[in-house]
Amino acid sequence: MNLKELAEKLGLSQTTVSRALNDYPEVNEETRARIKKAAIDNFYRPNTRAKSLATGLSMTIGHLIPVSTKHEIVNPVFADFIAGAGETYSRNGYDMMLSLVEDGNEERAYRELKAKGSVDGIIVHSPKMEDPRISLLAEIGLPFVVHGRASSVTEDYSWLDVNNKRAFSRATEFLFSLNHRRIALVNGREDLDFAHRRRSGYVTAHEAAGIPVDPQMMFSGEMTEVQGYLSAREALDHSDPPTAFLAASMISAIGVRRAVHERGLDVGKDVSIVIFDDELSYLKNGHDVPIFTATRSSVYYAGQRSAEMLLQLIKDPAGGPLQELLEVDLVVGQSSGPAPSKG
Amino acid sequence: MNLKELAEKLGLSQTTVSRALNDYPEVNEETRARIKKAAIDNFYRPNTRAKSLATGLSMTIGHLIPVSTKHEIVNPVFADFIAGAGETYSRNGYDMMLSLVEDGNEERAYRELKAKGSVDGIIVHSPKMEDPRISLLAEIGLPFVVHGRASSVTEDYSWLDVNNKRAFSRATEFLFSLNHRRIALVNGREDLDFAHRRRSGYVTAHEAAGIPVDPQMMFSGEMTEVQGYLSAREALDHSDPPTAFLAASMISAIGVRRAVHERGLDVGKDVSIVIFDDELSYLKNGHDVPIFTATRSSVYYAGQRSAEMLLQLIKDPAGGPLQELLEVDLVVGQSSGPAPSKG
DNA sequence: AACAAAAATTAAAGCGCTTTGGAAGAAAGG
DNA sequence: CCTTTCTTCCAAAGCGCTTTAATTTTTGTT
Repeated sequence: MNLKELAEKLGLSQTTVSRALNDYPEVNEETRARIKKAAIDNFYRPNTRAKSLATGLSMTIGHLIPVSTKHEIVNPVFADFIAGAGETYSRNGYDMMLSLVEDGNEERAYRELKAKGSVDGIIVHSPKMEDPRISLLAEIGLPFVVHGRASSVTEDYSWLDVNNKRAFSRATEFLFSLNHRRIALVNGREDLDFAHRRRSGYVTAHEAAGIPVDPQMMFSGEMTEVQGYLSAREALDHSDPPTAFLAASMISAIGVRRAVHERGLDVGKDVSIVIFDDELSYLKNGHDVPIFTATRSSVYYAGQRSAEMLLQLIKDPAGGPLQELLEVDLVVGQSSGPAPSKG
Repeated sequence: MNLKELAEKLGLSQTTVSRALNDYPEVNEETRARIKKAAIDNFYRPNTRAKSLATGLSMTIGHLIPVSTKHEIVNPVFADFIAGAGETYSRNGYDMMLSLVEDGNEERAYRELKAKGSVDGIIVHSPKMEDPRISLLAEIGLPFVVHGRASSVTEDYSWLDVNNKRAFSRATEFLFSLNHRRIALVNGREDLDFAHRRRSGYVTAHEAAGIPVDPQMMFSGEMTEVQGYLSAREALDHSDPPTAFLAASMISAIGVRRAVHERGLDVGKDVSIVIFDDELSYLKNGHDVPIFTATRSSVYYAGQRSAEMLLQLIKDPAGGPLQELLEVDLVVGQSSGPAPSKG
């Protein structure tokens, strides 16, 4: 059933029917009611493509998720982030388009999206320290919100980020307060901005406490279980092994824990672990007592808020840039305890 | 730059330009070359909405992922599945649309998708035992491929599935061969078809071996770390605890392992764990030696193949239904060993 | 009752593309 | 030289909607 058929059925013009359904004022309330009823009865849904062509709005948000052939890793936080964003979109009548963009192909992909008119806005994932996408999108003129920030970009743009630096400085300070002096950092890829900020939080806390940082205790890489495991193993093999680990994600920490157990050590007693917890739905940090002591921030919520910001920005482009910094909670769980006294 | 502008620039009609770019034969090769060059130079990309309206094809595949307000869990395999599918789509010029559909809202969502003309085909995720979506989609007339199967549906439809039953019967038999007689099953939600089949593999193997199944050793639920942990704890608390666990996913197994460690038991020695491994990119089952003994099947590959099947089906609807059953590998890792002799 | 103003409706153009049905020109055939 | 057949191009219609501008109907005023 399309507009034409519906209009004929009602003995009205397409114009009136269209206006009635889109809540334009210049239509008799009685006719509007009649039209709306008929639309429901006939399960009429305007063709999105036609509507989009007529209005110039695609009512679609694009999520371009970077995949590098080198790593071929799908960041597990996407699932929850997208669930949050998707919830917001469907509440507002927007669709969500997902594209996988290979490293190096980004500029073309973004320009194409604009040229093809397939989206009204974009969420930028996984910004790097110097991310060319930001000035590119500004130039292209497509509304966007960055999930995270790009330290080296000086322009003003819209973003939503977690206070990664503070999260890691707090976590580090917390471990200091438990008398840990040698803390290994199992970080994400440090070309990514969030990991860089976390490291800087870790370093800053050390400096403030007058404790030197040891490059050999700092690891970075794709946040997988295996990376966590290998990093922890290397750290524990050191002649002066750490008494605590700071892990960038639940998943890394699971790898760290595996390495710790392998050594016959106890988590929370011999070795403390503090993590950054994205509150992934399938990887909740325990049910009553947190498994891991953690700085915590919901990536689902971040998805929701980013989406809301983007829709706002599309509605009122002059109202931007919008920026939001989420603070983290520090929750104490079973994985941390006082540093073992030197034996 | 749109078609009209490009045509004017070239001093040709829109018709000719359109035909040249779409490789229709009735255009002089010289002009075609000239047109194609101009298209590239001007970064011309046809507006998808307009194209879609004109052709009646949306060149978009819909992924409707079910979310229940009860669970609010985003299945982590989606990320890898979608990465696989997305790769296929972009190689074939298709877009991917993601929608989150709330439980109970499914019929409306699917009908809407058809009515709005937003997709050419659909991938059905997480089929239940009796899934109304299948006959619904058949009725609606939208090409679709089910990732998994729905046992109670008698009609013929296109699907791609892993041989879940055989995977779990093999895993069970493997544990039997190591002399385990009491094996706890930590399964997914058994209203979902895959979990039901896995259970049936587990049960069948027991029957074939003449070993009774104990309902108290069978757990099911959302495949989270916490569910794995709680199930394992309950199993271990039993007066006659299991010597082995069969876990439905890496993540459940991580929870199981946590419970086992908590008891001071050793995985692979005191307690064996065998898992179903979807080969998630961020949760690889170890780097050299597998962490867990596992039946293994790549969900990324499943995404790729499902997408290929769907595109094939869209191209040639009469060629269906297409069906593909993926077999699993059984890889032996560090988490399994002979059952401890009764002490 | 006559006329202006307001309210309700509609015809038609346009969004950017594809495609049908010609038309013009070149090549081929008689 | 004229007709026929390709080859190459184009004008215009159409996809399903919105929206401008115009028209008809209703209401209000004197």
